Amino acid sequence: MQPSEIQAYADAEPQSRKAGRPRSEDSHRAILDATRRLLTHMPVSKISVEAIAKKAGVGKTTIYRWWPNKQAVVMDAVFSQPAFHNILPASANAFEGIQAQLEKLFRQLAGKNGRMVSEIIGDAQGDPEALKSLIEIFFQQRYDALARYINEGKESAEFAKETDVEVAIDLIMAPVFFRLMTGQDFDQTFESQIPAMIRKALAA
Amino acid sequence: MQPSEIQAYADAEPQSRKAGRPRSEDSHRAILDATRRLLTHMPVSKISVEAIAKKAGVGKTTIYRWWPNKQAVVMDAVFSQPAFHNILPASANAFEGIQAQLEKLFRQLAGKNGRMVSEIIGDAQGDPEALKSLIEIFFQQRYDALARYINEGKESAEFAKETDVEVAIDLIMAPVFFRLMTGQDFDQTFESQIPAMIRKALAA
Amino acid sequence: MQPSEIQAYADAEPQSRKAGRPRSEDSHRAILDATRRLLTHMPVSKISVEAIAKKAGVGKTTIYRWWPNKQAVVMDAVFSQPAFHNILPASANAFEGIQAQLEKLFRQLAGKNGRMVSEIIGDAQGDPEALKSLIEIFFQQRYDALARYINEGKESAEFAKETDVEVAIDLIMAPVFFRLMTGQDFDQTFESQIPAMIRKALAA
Amino acid sequence: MQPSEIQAYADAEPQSRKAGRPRSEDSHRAILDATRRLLTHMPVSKISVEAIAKKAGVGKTTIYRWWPNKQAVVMDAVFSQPAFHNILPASANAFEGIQAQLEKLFRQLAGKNGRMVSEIIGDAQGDPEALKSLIEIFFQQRYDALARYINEGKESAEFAKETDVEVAIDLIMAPVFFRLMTGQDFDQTFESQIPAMIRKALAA
DNA sequence: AGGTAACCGAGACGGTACGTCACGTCTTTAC
DNA sequence: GTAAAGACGTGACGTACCGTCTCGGTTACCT
Repeated sequence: MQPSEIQAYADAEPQSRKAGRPRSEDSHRAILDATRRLLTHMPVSKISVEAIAKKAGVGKTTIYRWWPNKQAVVMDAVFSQPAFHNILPASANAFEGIQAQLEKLFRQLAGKNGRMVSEIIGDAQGDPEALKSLIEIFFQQRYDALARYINEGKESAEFAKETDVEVAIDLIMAPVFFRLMTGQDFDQTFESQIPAMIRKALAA
Repeated sequence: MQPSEIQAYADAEPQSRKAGRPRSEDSHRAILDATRRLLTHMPVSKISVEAIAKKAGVGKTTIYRWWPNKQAVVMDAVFSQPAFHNILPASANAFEGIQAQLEKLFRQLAGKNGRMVSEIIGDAQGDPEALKSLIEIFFQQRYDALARYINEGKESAEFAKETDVEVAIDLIMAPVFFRLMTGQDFDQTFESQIPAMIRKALAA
Repeated sequence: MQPSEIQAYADAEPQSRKAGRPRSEDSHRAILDATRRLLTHMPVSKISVEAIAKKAGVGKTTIYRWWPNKQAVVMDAVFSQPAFHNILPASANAFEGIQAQLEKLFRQLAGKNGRMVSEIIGDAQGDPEALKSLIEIFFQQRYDALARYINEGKESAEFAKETDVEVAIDLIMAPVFFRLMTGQDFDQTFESQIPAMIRKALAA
Repeated sequence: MQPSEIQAYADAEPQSRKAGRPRSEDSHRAILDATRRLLTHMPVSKISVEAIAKKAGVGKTTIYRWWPNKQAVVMDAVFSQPAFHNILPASANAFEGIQAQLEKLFRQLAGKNGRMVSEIIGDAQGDPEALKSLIEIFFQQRYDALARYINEGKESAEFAKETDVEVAIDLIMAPVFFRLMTGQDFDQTFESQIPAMIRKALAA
């Protein structure tokens, strides 16, 4: 599933148009663009729906018509960017796949994007609904990719048979986000040692 | 540094009392108690300083006199609880120490306390000041304990020599908080496999 | 002029029909009916064009195509009711005519209808356009009837010669609407004393 | 009762001040001033609480703290003006008193003030609460003055004994407000004939 | 019989204002 | 000199309607 698919919008079936004025593609785009532009200047917490509406030249109602709240707009704005698509290269073995996923994350979460994501995750704490949709939009595809590699590795005896897939996923993903949320940047040491440690941790 | 030290309050020296009405020890306690009681019923984001003041029977000014904002009160209320002290048992070797730290975390972060902590961490994203003080109050002592064990393990050749201490700390701590922040509870599998994986990851 | 004439609709000349779909008589009726039904449950100020459209099963556009705004719809809905036609019985002398007009008003403005009218008049304050059309639709015919009686009375020496017609009209109509707009209901005393007082006021 | 007395504010007893920051006399005045200034440029319906707050340099909350809604602010702003105090000169007989009251009204309601009052009365239709307080603030003192004159006139046989006081009050006040609310200005004819007609209407 | 113009419902759009809430500050009286 | 009480300016919230607009579709006249 790609980020953009969270929009019911994208699901519209071309042959059976509903009555009424169709949703404005321009406004939709303007809202997400404005949100992204605001996000580069200020933290999520400083952004208001009002500011987005004003910057996008759009009525506040139009935003609330399509997203339940600010968090949802921000998630959509951030994760619908092509840079956040999770297309991974083919990999020779299970560990290589995991490593590819990690490197993808390192690149996706470096710099401002990382800060945005950590704020989005932070915002979703204390709101189960937001957390659920965050997982659907962002985490699930990464979970799925990793689950495939881990199962592959278990079958090929590259990884230990008793490894629990979900626990392994946590072990792999966690350090990346923990760094982010404790305010540390990625560095060369981190990016090289974490995959190595994970390889050892999972090894048969 | 112990949690209670974040309170400027605690620094008052008893011998040099100024003239006038003394600070109210009662109010101080009432504020933290009220905050804790509110936290069991609702997420951090739904709590207001006004609500704390009302529940504590205290003026809002009194809160702002001693804490800079809501986040600080909440951190103080949560982390000053005895259950959050990080006193670890003596351990025979490095890995046992790490395991003790992990088990301490599992116990401290199970149930409502875990949810509170994840919300506090979430709230601190997007506010570098808050994040900094969160690390000082909560994370630093755990980092320090782990750093000791890791260095110990490196010296005794229990762990690989090339292991970077900071990376290792991230690897150890991260899965616990990642589970928390993605809305998953700890379970038996997680609590047993994570330490095992970490042992393998760090092994010489 | 009859109330229904406020409708541009009524002005359509049958011989010069334009091409295209004709106005839907059903929609027209449904809009006025829905408005009247809403008016019995809530004050004019609480009614929205959207609510009328929904209740009438009609698009908002259809309402705006035929009436410039909510006030106009409401006026039309209220004053196009047969109960608001101002057909007066023949009268032996001028005062009897005035009395007939007053009694007609007492009956037309008792109960809910009175409340609706007072709200319509209230709404028209601060909007000269609305006030003008209110006078055309509702007041003018009553003014005209009274003017006839007053002139008749002046000619027959029933009324004082120096009486200004417009002032006399105000004197006659005003108490009825003043009661309405100060929230007092009509009662027996009012309905009997007002005509008597007016007779004395106008007497030669 | 004077208009300004509608303010609970004015009722404060000087000797027993409540705890807490006292109401800001400056803000209070600024709000009413701003409202009056806005009223000279636009109808009541075009004024928003937001505009008043902005013009007064005051938070919207401060307005809502002391007045329940825009109508109440406007009433207070208009009727607390000295020009609306209803102090009448001593009068030799009952009719002279009534005439004095009428002339006071002619002067108070000429020009912009009249338009404001008609809008206020209009706005109060459809909101019984507003209507009630409008009567208390504005109409009641005029009712009371007239009631005194009418009773005086009945006792001195200047007026007919069977005259109902409330009906007489309506007869006297109504034409003034009816003119206002039907968009007609006062003129010389009106101002001279109405008192004369009322004298005849009430005469013994 | 077909074209076409005006109508219709549905409903999205850019706006304005609402009344509420919480923030963090300020200004009193009471102790 | 600190406390409580509580008013203050600020600014965002999410909602309700406004009056306009754009769709797909309908209807009845006028060739």
